[in-house]
Amino acid sequence: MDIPKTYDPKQAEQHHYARWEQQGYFAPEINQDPNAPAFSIVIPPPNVTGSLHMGHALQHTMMDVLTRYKRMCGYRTLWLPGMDHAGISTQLMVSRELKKEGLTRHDLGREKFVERVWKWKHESGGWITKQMRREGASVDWSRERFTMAESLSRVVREVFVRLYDDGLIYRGKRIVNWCPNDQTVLSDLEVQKDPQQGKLYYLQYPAKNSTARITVATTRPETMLGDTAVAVNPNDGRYRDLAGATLLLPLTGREIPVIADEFVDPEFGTGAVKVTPAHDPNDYDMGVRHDLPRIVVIDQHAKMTEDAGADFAGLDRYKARAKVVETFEELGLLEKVVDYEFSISKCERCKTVIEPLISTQWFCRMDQLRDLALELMARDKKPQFVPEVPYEKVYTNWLENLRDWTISRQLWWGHQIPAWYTKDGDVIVARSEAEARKKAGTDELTQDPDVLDTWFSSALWPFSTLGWPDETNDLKTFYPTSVLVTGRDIIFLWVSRMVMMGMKFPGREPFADVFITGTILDKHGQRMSKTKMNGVDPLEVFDKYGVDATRIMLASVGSTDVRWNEKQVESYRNFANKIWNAARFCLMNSEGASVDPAALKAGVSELALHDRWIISRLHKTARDVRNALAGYQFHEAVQTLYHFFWDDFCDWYIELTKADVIGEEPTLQRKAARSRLLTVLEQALRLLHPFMPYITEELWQRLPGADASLLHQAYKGAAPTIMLTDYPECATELIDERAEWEMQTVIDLISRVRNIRSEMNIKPGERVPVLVGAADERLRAVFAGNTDQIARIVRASEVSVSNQLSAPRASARAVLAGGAELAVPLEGLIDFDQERERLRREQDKLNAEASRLDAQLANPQFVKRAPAEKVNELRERLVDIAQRTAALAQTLEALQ
RNA sequence: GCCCGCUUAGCUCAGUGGUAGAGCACUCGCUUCACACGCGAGGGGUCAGUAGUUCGAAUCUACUAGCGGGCACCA
Repeated sequence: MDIPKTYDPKQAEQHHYARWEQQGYFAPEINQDPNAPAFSIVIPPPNVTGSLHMGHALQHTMMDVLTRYKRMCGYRTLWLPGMDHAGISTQLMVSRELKKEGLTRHDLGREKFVERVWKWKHESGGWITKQMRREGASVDWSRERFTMAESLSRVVREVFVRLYDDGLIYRGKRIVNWCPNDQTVLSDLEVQKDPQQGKLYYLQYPAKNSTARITVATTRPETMLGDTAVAVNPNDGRYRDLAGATLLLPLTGREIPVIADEFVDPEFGTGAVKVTPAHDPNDYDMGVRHDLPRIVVIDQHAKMTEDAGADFAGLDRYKARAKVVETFEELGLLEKVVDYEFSISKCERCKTVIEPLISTQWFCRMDQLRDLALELMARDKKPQFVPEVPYEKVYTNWLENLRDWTISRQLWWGHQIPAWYTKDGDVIVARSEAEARKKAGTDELTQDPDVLDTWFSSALWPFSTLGWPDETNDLKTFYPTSVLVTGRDIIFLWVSRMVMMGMKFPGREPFADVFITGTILDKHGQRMSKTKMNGVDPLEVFDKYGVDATRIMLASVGSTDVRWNEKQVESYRNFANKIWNAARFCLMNSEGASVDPAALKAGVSELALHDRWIISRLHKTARDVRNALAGYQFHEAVQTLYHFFWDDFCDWYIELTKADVIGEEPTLQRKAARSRLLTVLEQALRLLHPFMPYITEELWQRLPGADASLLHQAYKGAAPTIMLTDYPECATELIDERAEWEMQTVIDLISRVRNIRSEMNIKPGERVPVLVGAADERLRAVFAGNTDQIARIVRASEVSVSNQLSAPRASARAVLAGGAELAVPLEGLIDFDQERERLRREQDKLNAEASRLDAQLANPQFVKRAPAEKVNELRERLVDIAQRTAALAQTLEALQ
């Protein structure tokens, strides 16, 4: 058997994925157990334009860990992949391509343009699905979905019609967020508020029939051309006389009223507000309250309209601003301009300043839907957010303050709104044009040109992908899904909307739990972003350290934000190499042996201490990892596995079992020991598999005896693979506290001897005698039973155990738990002063602890109020310290 | 303005009422027959500060400071 000394991730990553996929291991149909419980996750569909970034890698790792784990537990498991059509992004990407050919989408026309987008999608879209294969993601590609596919588009239309029939979707003319660059309306969630250094302009409006003037403060002077009132607070004494007065709006000559409205804050600015109902959301509301006219002075391209007056028509909004200010100054009506910091609304995608415009759009009423989600939380505490703090509150607070959702978009790529207009302007909402014609009784219909917000189809994802509204087997089996794994940035955009739509349509929550992952920041603590160019490409990390090392590092991140630290990946790369070499050792000593799970179950009590110990540790590890995963405590699961594999298995078990497995003679004992070793390794590989699928499969395939008999019974008949074996389970009867205690005393003894060797500068090759004295019979038996092991590991010439230590004066000494003592005779090598000093240091430590314990036990309040168990624990500890200090004192005396 | 989180070893982070943990970095010693991506032994922290609750606080409460996030906003 020729196994390289260093693990080569690329080699292992080459073949397994294709095999897993081809064998159908990722599909739930692989599970032959008709009574298997179901586990399902739908992937947050990445944009069809996207490529893999660290956030994906993080989320996919968590999802894959859960999916592989549940699959190994025998669940009928589905992780459903797919992509989002990403309306604006995709349209822009294809438009940019066209631009290179000197064309715009309008040159092609809608139909040709959409064809072009599909062509782009087939040729270059979905790059991310190839990258996901590299990640090892065990998604069921046979169920891959795309939001623009006909099957999902059908669901979109169905939902739209039902919501419309229920009065939850309506068409209306309202003030909306308009992006002058993308030429579409946006929902409130797609608008970001950026702080901005700007100016506050104080403009004076003269009264009509007096010399009085009223001063208003504004950040947007150009909108004054559309003012239709000035508002003051009804309780503001300064303006009592002017309420109801008429003002002459400068530059236009229009007459506008002074109105009283509670909205106005007398403390801010001058306490008088210009009201522009057509260009400001708050003014719009005021306009509704006071029935003010709306004069549109800015158009969809952010240019001034005819209604802005001949001097301004056609001007860009910022040029108009300058001109308005200039004119006010000439007229002596510009009171002052002050620096002012405020926040400005920008298009999240292109960063263009949003123009609030009045526009006819489609809206989704959220009150009823919101209540469905809030009731679900109040009644069933679903979905269960992990971590619960702060996300549950963030989610419910947002729902409580929810406003209607603008769902139409002025784009071509997306689900065209299933609404048709007759010549007379009647609106027909239907599932298809044919149905619309039937409803309308005419063929002369025009479909609404707008498409739906991309997030509309995303909101339906958990059930649209499973076949709703049909009662498909997938829907019955996998809905509600088990858990949603995602980042906190789309809790509102996506998570909440899925809950509302899930409750409204299938009538059940779309997922039981929501696990919110942390965020990987750059090394300076900044968010990774394309514009900052500070992103770390997961593919490059895969190339450098291997997929498995990257995955287990990402899994260990869990739900907190962490700074990217390549050293961490490197340490898990080293871990992978450790696994590789541990397996290498096992395989080099595997002749005649094979993996045999029964070897770790039957007759365990007859085995040597280190065997009973590792079996106990294995079962505790299985228990702890399962518990950690049940609570989505990924970090803890990783730490448990790392510690078990490296410390328990490699550092101790392999060392202790060497004597058993290395012998030249092919004895039955050697064969049994080798099989045990292989089996412990095999169990450890299974535990690690969800985190590190490639290396575990690569090694598992090489283990003698790793065959179909090891598969979980739900997967009988499948070709052998570690991914379909049983996930190790904790058998309580195999947890052996006694063995763990005994092993710990042996480990402590070995550590003390090593410490002496190191501190006394004993040459590594030099064999020294080790003398152990233990009055306690049980301790003595443990040491006596393991003298060969101890001698081999600490390179002792002999290990002798007696009930009382008698060692030459020139010895290095140490005391152990239970008052046991050990000595390493060092005739001619020992520096007595140094040795006394070493022992005194130890004594000081013990004394310090003893006095702390004494003080605590002397406190009657403690003894009275602390749990008895705790008090006993302290007393026992104190007894142990007393034994040790007594032994130390004797030792020191002997050295005088 | 409202809400929330974080502050633990030089660095990146776990721990969440009962004797401070990991990885990396650091020091010393090792070509010990799986692994130098390794082995062994060490050093290093009044757990941001203050005040409380408690027999006992890194852990709970309040406040303070610094950093970060979300939501809503004032024209």
